[in-house]
Amino acid sequence: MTSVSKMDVNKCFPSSFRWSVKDQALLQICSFPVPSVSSEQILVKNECLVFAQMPKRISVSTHYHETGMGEKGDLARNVLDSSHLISVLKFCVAEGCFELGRSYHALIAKIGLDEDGFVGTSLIDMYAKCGDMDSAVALFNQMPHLDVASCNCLISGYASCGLFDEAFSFFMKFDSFGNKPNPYTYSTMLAICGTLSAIEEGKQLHAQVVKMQHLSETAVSNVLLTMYGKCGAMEDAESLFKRLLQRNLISWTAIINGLYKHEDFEKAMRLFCLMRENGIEPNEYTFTIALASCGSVKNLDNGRLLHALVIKRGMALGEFVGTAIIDMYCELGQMDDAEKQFKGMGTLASKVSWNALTKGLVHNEKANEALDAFSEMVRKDAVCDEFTFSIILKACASLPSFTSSQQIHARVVKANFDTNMHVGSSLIEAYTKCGSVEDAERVFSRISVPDVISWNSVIKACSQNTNPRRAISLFRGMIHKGFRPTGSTFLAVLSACSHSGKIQDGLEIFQSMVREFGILPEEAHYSCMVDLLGRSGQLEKALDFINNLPIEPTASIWTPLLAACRCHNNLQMAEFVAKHILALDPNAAPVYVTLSNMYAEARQLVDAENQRKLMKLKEVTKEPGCSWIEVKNKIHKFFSHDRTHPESAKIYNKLNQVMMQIKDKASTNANPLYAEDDSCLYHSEKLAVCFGLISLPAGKPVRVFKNLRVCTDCHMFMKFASMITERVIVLSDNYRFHHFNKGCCSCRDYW
DNA sequence: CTAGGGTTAG
Repeated sequence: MTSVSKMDVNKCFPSSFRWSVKDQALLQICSFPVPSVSSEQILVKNECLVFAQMPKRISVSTHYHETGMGEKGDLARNVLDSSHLISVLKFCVAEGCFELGRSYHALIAKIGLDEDGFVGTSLIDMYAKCGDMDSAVALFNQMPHLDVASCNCLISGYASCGLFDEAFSFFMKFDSFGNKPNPYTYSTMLAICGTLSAIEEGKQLHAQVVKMQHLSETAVSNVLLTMYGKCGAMEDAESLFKRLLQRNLISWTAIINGLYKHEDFEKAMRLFCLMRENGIEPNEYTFTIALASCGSVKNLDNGRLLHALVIKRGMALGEFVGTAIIDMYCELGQMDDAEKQFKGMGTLASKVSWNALTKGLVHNEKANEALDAFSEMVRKDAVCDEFTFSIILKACASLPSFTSSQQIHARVVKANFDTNMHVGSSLIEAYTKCGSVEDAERVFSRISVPDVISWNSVIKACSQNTNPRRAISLFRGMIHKGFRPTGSTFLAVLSACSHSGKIQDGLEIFQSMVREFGILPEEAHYSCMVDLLGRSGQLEKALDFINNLPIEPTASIWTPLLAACRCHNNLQMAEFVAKHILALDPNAAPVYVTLSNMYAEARQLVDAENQRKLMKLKEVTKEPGCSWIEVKNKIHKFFSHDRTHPESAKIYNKLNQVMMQIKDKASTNANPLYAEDDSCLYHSEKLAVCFGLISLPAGKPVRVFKNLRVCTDCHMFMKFASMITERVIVLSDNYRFHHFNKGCCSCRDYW
């Protein structure tokens, strides 16, 4: 739509319609675009699809254009009648052509059709849907007759502008306009209850609906189903669904979607099948949910079946269904199929399709491929949105790659997404993994509207890296600003308290978690508290804490106490704790290592050796772990520096070589990670040697790791030239590196 | 004239 000068506008009108002085003023207010839109202009703006739907409406304006030279009466009667104007206004709403709508308003006012109830209602609807509630209300107040429809338009306008309180209060004074709510009113109000999860209000409206006998309106019962679904009241939704006399496709879709949203995927699938048995043919909407459910229940057979059905109906390349197929295959780990589908979609692939594929790659631990896909996306000039950046930053974090994070960050800033809380949190997460708290904090300060998760990310960043004290002060700042902390906030801040030796703060914060914020502590919180007490040497208190827990203590709650016993040289308690841990988790290899080391220090060499033997016995009889590829990937993750680093390829090749050697060596062993002839340290040491991190004297396993630090909290390797520490590193069965050195691990000590 | 269902992120 092009703006034209007043002269041009006047040319569009017959002489009798020339703008008066008053109109000229109106014209200025409206910053007038040309009121009659030619078909080409619409075509340019909205692509051919819209054009295909539009010929009748366009003919209104072109017709007006051509015949506009007639008499005023002709014009109003033949062309600019209310039904044509209403369809133009509808078009404006559908396409968001607010300016065009306003110009038509001027035209309508000019020919006096704004007195017409239907046209007036359409105008109110147009203003409301375009977000100009002031104008909508002004028009509403000017209307000579207020019917239900115009009231409904105002309510749905409030709703679409997010002004839900206004919608409710308007609904409450419905009577004062001499109108009774009709099915349309209830539909809109119930939809609002759905988005607000306002179940109580929803139920009251439900009662009214029944009383007014509007339940037989399928649209009303459908929105009731949706409302209950969104509020998580699936029992209500299902009982209503069962009682419905008429169910159409939308009713079925509403209930299936409700089940899907509440992760009852099996039931969602069952109802999908039932719907088809009832002779109702699913459409794209329904297929999208069904495909997603299939992905979530990890049912590949049904997934392929659905894929086939969708192909048969010619829907497989549609934007939503096509993307749902990509998503499903990603969820099922079938990345080849996902990529095949993506390629099949060709130019039909939207940015959401790109995002779905990238997300799949990241989740299937193919971070490098995800980065490649992102490069491809950029190369093809596909639009990157906040989702794209959020996803790709996760790839950067999982590598982790500092350089890539910085490069993506630059793009984020350029695209103005650095103020977005999702993107910001992902950036913080990535920088945290790369060990750069300064960057993380800087990113946080740029987020325009940080939410709890943004706060959690930045607190975690400080807590896990250099600055536990800062984490605590950020936590206090967050509370001060009125944010409601979550379970993970407390996890991060309690760990910070533990690392900075702030015992009292830790205890107080833990209490406030329950008392002030009503958050039920989970296993990890208890474990954190045991760590807090134990680290500071209050072993008895820690033991008391465990003994008085409201839940049965687990191995991971006992474990920090064992570390504390080692740290504070309490062999007696260590034995006691070890017994508990092994009773709960007989395969807890680190327990043997700790005990063995402690016995060795206490010069109880026979006991020390026994622990070693016990451990080996356990390890050898254990089931083989995951596949070699997985092991390789995990180890690579820990050792890799940066994929963009020139040394990267070299390191990777070398890693491959070593892994092949280890594999050969281990092929005779039950658990390939632990060689029989050597200590369990063998492989991790060998890898470290391989990267030049330590030198290994011949014939003797060495436990001196120079310049290599590993943090048990964030599982990151750090190299520090100046530091030499004696430590033992065990590659445990979950393939994380645990270290058991004298003096507890605390990142703070390393910097 | 006004109302009802769907995809991606931290």
